[in-house]
Amino acid sequence: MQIYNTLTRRKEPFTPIEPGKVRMYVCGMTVYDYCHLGHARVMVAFDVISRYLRQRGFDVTYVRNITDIDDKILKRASDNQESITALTERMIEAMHEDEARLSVLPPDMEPRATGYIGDIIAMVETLIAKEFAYAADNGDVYYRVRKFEGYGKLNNRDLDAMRSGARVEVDTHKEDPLDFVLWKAAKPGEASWSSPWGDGRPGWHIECSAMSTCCLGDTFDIHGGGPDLTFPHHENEIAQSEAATGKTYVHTWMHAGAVRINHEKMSKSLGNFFTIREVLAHHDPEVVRYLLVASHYRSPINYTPESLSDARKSLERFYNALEGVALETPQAEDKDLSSRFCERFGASMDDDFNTPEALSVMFDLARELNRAKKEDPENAPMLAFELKRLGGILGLLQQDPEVFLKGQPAGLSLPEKEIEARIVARAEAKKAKDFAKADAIRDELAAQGIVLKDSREGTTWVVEAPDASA
RNA sequence: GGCUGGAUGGCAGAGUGGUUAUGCAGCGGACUGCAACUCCGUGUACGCCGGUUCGAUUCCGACUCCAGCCUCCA
Repeated sequence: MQIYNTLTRRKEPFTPIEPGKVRMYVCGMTVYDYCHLGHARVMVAFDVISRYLRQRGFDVTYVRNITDIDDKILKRASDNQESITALTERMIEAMHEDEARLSVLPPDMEPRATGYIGDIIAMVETLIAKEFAYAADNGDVYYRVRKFEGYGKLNNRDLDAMRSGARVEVDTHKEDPLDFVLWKAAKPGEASWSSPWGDGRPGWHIECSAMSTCCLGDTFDIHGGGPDLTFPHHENEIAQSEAATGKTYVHTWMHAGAVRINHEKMSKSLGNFFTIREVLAHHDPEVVRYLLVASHYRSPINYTPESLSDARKSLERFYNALEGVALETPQAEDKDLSSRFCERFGASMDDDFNTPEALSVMFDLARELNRAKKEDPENAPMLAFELKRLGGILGLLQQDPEVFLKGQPAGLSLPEKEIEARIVARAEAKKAKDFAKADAIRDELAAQGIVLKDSREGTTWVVEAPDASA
């Protein structure tokens, strides 16, 4: 198996530190607002990665933190006139709902910054003792960037080049403009914790160093996050952790690609974001998940309403194949037929989690299943079972095909009973060879977005993919 | 300006030194009362210019354009 490592900028064979075990930390959300599609991308990407590693036999410990204290939270709470905890609890709950709807499994641990203040202070003290940090006279503590030799290695940054281009505010308390804050002194009335340097709160970067080390040890296998975290966040984490422990912090750095709108990064600061719940109000969550999985995790995704209807059409192909096939665990059959697909799927996923290629294998499998449904019914259940199993590794295809194809009941323009009644009426018309009437009924339903499908077993219906209007 | 990526058929999106990605859409055929679903067949795509090579979309170099990071951001 190989994984692309941001640190070396190439794919590398993946060898866990401890055989059979994978320790993975992913930078999670700052909980001051609802999650947007960019957050969804990171959640889904690492969800797929952890699912695949597990089914491949690794014992995975997946940690994803929550930043529940920071400047934006303070500001938002004050704007809303609510307490910090009221705000963060509300947003954490919303985040968990969003995740669950997207079939993102909860991480094994979900540490919160406010739960690790003691460990954070301890790490800052270590850094001061080792002279990698210093307390300024205003109560802030800063990291002495130039003291850490490897600074810039994750981003290939040259310190002196950075300095000339730096748009750093003149901060008289810093020894060097490149230094970053580890501990922020509290202004009067701000939420704070007491520390050897006075009341204050942790800087953003230090919390991840402290929490990852506490949960996973000084050195662990995989550290992931969004595309905008490589600098400065992850660079600073390396500086903090490696200076504090004297050991390699992380073996493999993984970063997801951006979600874009009109070819620009979706982000809070640009204000061009869609929240997960906005999108899910109009679309099946599995469609959103499919959209995210259909591109490689490192590639940018340009989000458009059309991309969602495309995703739905692709899923319809899978569910059409799965529809009407019994899914009991198959016994004696042509195992080679399905294991071929399984092997190809594994080979794709082994190559840096190439989900688009893995999906292409699943489409081939779906075609084989459609053939088998007609010509080789003995093997159809096995193929369907395999298709659903592979889909499960990507967190897809776990719905009842009929339920998926009918769309969300809330979105129906007619009550189900009414649809069924018209289907019966049409069947009668067909029996009487009154095809004009039968077609009229079908056309009426089609005008409501309901498409009929005749088969030997009878007539079923599906809701056609919603048009490009989200 | 520095540092990362990227540019693939109508759209989305993988991949490869010489042979089919895949999905959607299109076209032809089968099935069907007609459709839908499905099956079979079908498209000489690889930004531009050079170089290496028997052969490059794939390797190397220049160029153009796009995006990201360098400031909070997943």
